Amino acid sequence: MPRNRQHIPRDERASELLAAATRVFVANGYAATTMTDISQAAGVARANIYWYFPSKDDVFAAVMNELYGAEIAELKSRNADLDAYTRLVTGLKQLYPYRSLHLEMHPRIEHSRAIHDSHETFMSWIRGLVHEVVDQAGAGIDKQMLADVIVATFEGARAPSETRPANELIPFILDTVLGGTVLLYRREIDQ
Amino acid sequence: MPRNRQHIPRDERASELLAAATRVFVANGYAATTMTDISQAAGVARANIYWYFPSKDDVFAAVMNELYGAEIAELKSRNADLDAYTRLVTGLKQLYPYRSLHLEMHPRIEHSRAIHDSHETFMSWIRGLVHEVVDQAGAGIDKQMLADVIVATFEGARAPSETRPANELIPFILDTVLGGTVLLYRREIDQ
DNA sequence: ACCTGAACACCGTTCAAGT
DNA sequence: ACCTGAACACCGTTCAAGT
Repeated sequence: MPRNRQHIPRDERASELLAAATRVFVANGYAATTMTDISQAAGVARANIYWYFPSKDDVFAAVMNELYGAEIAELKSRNADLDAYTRLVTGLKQLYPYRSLHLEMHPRIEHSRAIHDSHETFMSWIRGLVHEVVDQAGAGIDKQMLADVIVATFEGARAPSETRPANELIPFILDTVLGGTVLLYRREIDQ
Repeated sequence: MPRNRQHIPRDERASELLAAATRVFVANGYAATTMTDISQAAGVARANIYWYFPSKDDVFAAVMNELYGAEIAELKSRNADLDAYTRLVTGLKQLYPYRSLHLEMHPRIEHSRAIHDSHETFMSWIRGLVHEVVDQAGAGIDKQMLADVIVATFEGARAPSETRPANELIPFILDTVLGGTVLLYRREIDQ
């Protein structure tokens, strides 16, 4: 076993580390996993991670970018023809497995620009979908306020009060507030 | 200066520690304050805190119990004659200064029974108020679902997506969903 | 350029030793 | 019973030394 592996291109090695980190973070969460855990899962020395990532927060941000990026790309291609309401609720359902990792980003956002940016990228995707849906609202309602309510509901669902998941709470809000406009699509999602 | 102070009753000494911890937590948040910070603010050795509290989490829980307990007691006595809607919104406004400390409880809940209990006590107070308000809803709406939406909105407001505070989001939900039933009270709160 | 073991800094917690 | 300084365990990060 060679002491270094410089024949492996940098990007590939970084991807191996990322894959290992993803496994460990998904299994145990952010706070509970140590740099030692990640390095062992990747089969390298703990210090070696710092040649590829500046900090544990940056590893976390890269993991979340990959997880969210893959899901969002898939949702975009697979559902491009569907209406905004269906795309939003399908997305919420699809992303539910990463719920607790998402919540663990919150306390890190103010300490890490990478995590701030990763969170913001994801939230602006959600916000975009929400605005698409909310724009169908009637003249009487404050669309920006409704969008804020939905974003807050998303951030707060299961965090950690034992409410229902976001993909149940948010359709309720939309159905109640927007009324019949949106109810047409319910059948496709509830299967 | 005596090396010990056993002439001071235990409860009083614990209160001094709690007061010092409260100051530091309110000023800098939970994660950013160390046991050293607390001990220095109280003028004792770091290790001494452990004679009164089992852990940092327990100090935090005690601080939150005091903060919330005082606010809730005051709200109950001062607003006993008002309707539930007004009491809820007044409470949300009053508790806003402790927003970030509340959010810092979330990641600790699963690791500390004391924090879990403190959070739960507070949330069930909110939940009670929410149910009082929601019970005015018409026959057509799922009251339990609406209550869950409001609780999720509370937990997610400003956490950390730049939505409006809970005391703006939640009245919007209630006004929109419950309609005129509740609108009567708006003037008293918006002063 | 890449990788490592050892050391460093920090922090929550424990403990033997004081009064 | 109460209080302390020192030590311990753990973890993220740095660094000098290897290939």
